[in-house]
Amino acid sequence: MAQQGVTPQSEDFSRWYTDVVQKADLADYSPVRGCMIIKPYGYELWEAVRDGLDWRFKETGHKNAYFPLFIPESFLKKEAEHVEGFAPELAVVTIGGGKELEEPLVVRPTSETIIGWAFQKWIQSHRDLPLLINQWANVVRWELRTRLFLRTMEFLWQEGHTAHATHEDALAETMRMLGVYADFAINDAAIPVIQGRKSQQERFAGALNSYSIEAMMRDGKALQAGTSHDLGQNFAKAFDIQFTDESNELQYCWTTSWGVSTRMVGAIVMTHGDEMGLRLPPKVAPVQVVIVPIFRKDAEQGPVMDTVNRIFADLKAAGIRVHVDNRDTMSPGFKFNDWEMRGVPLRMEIGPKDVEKNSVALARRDVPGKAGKEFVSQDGIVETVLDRLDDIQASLLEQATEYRNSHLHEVSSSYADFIDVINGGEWALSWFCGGAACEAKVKEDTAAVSRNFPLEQPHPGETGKCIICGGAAHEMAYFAKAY
RNA sequence: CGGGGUGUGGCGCAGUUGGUUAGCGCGCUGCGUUUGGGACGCAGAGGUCCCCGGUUCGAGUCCGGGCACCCCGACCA
Repeated sequence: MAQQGVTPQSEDFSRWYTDVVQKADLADYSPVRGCMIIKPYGYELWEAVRDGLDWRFKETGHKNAYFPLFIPESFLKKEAEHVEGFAPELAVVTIGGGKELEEPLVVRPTSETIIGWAFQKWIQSHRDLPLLINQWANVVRWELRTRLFLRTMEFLWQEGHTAHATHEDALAETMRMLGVYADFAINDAAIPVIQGRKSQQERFAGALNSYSIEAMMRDGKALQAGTSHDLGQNFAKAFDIQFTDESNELQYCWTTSWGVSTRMVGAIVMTHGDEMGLRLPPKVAPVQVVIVPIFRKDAEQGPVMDTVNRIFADLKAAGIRVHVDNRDTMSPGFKFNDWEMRGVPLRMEIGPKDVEKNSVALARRDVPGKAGKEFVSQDGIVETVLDRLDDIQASLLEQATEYRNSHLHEVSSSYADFIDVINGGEWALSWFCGGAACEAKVKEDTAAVSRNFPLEQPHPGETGKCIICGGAAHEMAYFAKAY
C-alpha cells in the first residue's frame, strides 16, 4: 500500500520510529495490547538476522532444538534470583481443556529452567560435555509499556544454552558467543556495538555475570542488542545437572545462556534510519536492489522492459535480492520515495535513454539526493552492483561508527560534568566502582544506568577514582539513557 | 501502576450557541490520459460518530459511567 512520508527524525524521534515501522510495512499493532504483527517485509528482515546468526551458531558447534512453550510453575521457583527477576512479568495458564490445572503452567519468559531439566537427563559423563544447544522460539514477558520490536509482550528470539565441565570452558563459551553477536552486528547489521560486562545490578536474574553488546541509536540512547550470560553453577545446582569427571567424581556443570531477539530489528532501524525513513545494510536488506522501469508511451515499453528483464535475470542469477517495481498506477517519482522510505540500499532506474545509451541510473540510499545518483554502463552491471552494495554496507557502518564516536565522551573530571554529558543525551565513559549505591544515584539523577564495562578498556592496567563516589575503581564503564 | 491527551469511512482530520441528507484531504474501485523525483480527469464505493445509560421534540455535539489507544514518568531482551 502506498504511503506518504514519515515524521522527520529531527522533529520527533519516537514518532519517526513508529511511523517508519508501520509505513515501511515492518509491523502492525495487534488486537492484543502489547503484542505485534510482524508483516512480511519486517519478517524478511528478521529472517536475515536469524540466518546470519544461525550459520554462525552452527559454525561454532551448536545444534538447534526445540523445547516446550509451557513450563511447570515449580521449575521457575527452583533458582531463587531467577524467580524473583521474572515473577512480575509471567503469564500463567491455570485452566486447560476447561478444567483447572493441578499445577499452573508458565508461558516461558526464557527457557533456562526447562532446558536445565532436560540437560539433567542428558548429561552423565564429562564425555557428554560440552553440550551446545540453541533454540529459536517465542517468549512472553508481561510488559506494561511496549514499543514495536523494542519491547513487546511476546517476542521472537534465539536462546543458546550450553553446559560445560569447567568454569573456564563456560566463560570461554560466554565470551565466544558475545563475539559472535558482535561479529554479526558489525559485519552484517553494520551496527558498531560495544562488547562489555554488565554491572551486578544490571545482570540477568540467576547469572554470575552478564555480558552485552551495546549500540547507540540515532537519538543517542543505548540499546542492548544482545546478551550472553555466565550462569556459573546456579542452574546446574537448581536442576541437578551433574556429570562424572575423569576421576569418577560427581560434579555440577557450568552453564551459559545467550540471546538475541527481534529487538535487533529495532536496532537496525534506529541505527541507520534518516529523515526519509529506513536505510538497510545490504547484507540484511530484504530487497537489495529495486529496479524502476520508466517509459513514456507504449512504443517505449517493450524495449525498456526487455532491458529490465534481462538485467533482473542477471542480478538474480548472481544471488542479488532484486525486485522490479512494475506497479503501473504509480509514477516513478512516487516509487523513488516509496523505496527510499523502505530503506532499499540501491535503486536502478531504466528508461528509454538508458536503452539507447546502454546505461542505467543507480541511486544509493546512503547518499541522499543527486550526489548519490550515477549513470553506469549496462556492461558488467552485476559487478558494478555488487561493488556498490559492498560500498554501501561499509559506508553505513562508517557513518554509524562516526555518529557513535562523536556522541560518547570519556569523563573523569567531575560528577557534574558526567551528569552534563548524560543529560545532553550522550554517553559517558567513566571510572566506576560498580557499586549498587552509585548506580542508584546515577539513575536517580539522570534516569541513566551503566551499560557495561567495555572489554576493551581505554586505559588497561590503570585504576582510577569512581566518578560517583570517588572510591577505588579498576574499570571504566559506559553510562547512558537506554531503551 | 501514577500524570496528560485522544476516540468521527482504511489513514489524517473538520463538524459553530444541540437542529434535520455527517463533511474534507489522502487512500480505495472502474475507465481514459500520463510516467527520468511524491501525475491528472471523469465516474463510483465506503459510516453501529468507541461502548452503555441519561437529559431533550431532537445528541457526533450536553451529563454520568465504562472501555480502548497514544504521550510522559516508576520496572525490563
